[in-house]
Amino acid sequence: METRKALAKANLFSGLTELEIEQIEGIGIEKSYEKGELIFSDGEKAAGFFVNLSGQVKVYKLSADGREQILHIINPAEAFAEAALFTGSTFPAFAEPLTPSRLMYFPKDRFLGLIQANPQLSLNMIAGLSTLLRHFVDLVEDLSLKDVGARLSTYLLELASRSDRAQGEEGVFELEVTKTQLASRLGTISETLSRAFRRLQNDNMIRVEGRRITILNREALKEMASGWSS
Amino acid sequence: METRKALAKANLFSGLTELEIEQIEGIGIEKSYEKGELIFSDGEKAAGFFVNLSGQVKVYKLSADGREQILHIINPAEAFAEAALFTGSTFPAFAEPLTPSRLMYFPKDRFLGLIQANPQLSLNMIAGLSTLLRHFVDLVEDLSLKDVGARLSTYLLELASRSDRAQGEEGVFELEVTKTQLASRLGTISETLSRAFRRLQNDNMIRVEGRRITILNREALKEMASGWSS
DNA sequence: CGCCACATTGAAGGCAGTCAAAGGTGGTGG
DNA sequence: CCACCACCTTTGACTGCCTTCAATGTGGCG
Repeated sequence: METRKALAKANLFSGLTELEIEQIEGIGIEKSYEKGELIFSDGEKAAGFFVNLSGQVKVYKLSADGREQILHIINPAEAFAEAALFTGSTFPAFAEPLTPSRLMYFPKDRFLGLIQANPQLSLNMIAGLSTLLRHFVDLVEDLSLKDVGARLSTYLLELASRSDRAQGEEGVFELEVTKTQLASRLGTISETLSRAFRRLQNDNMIRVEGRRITILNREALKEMASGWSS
Repeated sequence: METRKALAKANLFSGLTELEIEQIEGIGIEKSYEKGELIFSDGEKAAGFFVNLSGQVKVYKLSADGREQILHIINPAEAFAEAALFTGSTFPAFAEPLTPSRLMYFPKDRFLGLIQANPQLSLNMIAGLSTLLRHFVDLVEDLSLKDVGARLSTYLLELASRSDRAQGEEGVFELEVTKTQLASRLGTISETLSRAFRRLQNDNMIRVEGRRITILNREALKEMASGWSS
């Protein structure tokens, strides 16, 4: 079945046998969400976590006056809100699909049973949380210690290296979200991001054609990313 | 022995038997650090992690031009750099004692053996990482969505509730670090923090006497913390 | 007593957010 | 097929919070 295959791709379940994955699928509940529908809210009681089967989900915080900070963009085969299993019992943020999405929901107590019975699953969990932690350290560094130009450069280089690894032309890739969403991910707003793109383009570091980005001068971009200005 | 008692207090080792803790102690190496000595550096090869036995340690990032963002202040019985066991193999930040400190160092490979053999230790690890994750989500929210006044208010309320739980007069407590370090923890600099303290004091929300803080108007402080200004 | 790190205050400048408006783009339904 | 509409993007002018720079104040400790 298709759901099984999607689950098997998740890092969280890597190294598990067919049988174990079948078990895991057994306790999950598949749900579909439309774009803009709310999956969960900041502070809401959390009784489980999710694995993304298809589509794209944003996890974000809101400020008092409505500005949004995206914490994480969840692609297929990735889990989210795993940490809610263990800390308090509320979600720490909002989650909402950016595209129509199919998710698998795992109720807390039934999943905890599986973890206890399955050491490999524990280790995967630890590895996943560690990776996430590293992601947040990077995010804190960006927000606190770099200006918008440096954050954007960092992000573009990261995306470029991921896309180079996958396939395709060196240094040409597509943004995975709209620029407005990207602004929110980088801790700024679309107007400011737009100006940052323009500056990088004027300095011949990149070419921007809609969502398609071409890196023209990787060295200069790296310098910019490391937080150098003047 | 005293080291054993300090280890036993760590959440990471809670629920373990005397024997297991003895085992764990067996693979650890005790080290002492002076104030200002570097424990590890951002990007340095990581072959293990630490538990703080006594003293106070800061974990921080540096910007290109030398500004510092404290990620975490480590108090006794807390572990740090645990995540380095599982992601890549470099430390993601700097660590340095704020006071003379005694640490226990656990080499990676030997500790991984223990985790695999001990399910309770895995679960503790997961719980610890989850808590840390929540901490970073809060930090991101602060840095991105709140101004300095709100961040300071949030921090003071958190500290007050921790100290209330411990003992002593309601709403009276001491800062655990210097104001300069606190500024770095809050993603700002001492001058700006000083002005924020002054504003809160002028508005009769708190009284500041050196490191001693008294909360005078908890409701107003909560309002401020939630990110309301004007 | 005097040093040194920490803390406070003032003045000035800059990065980024806000407000406003216009142009672009994709998708949906007629 | 096209026209409309919602949403995204860009540009300009302005404002404000926070950093920078500079100087003075203060407390602990050798």
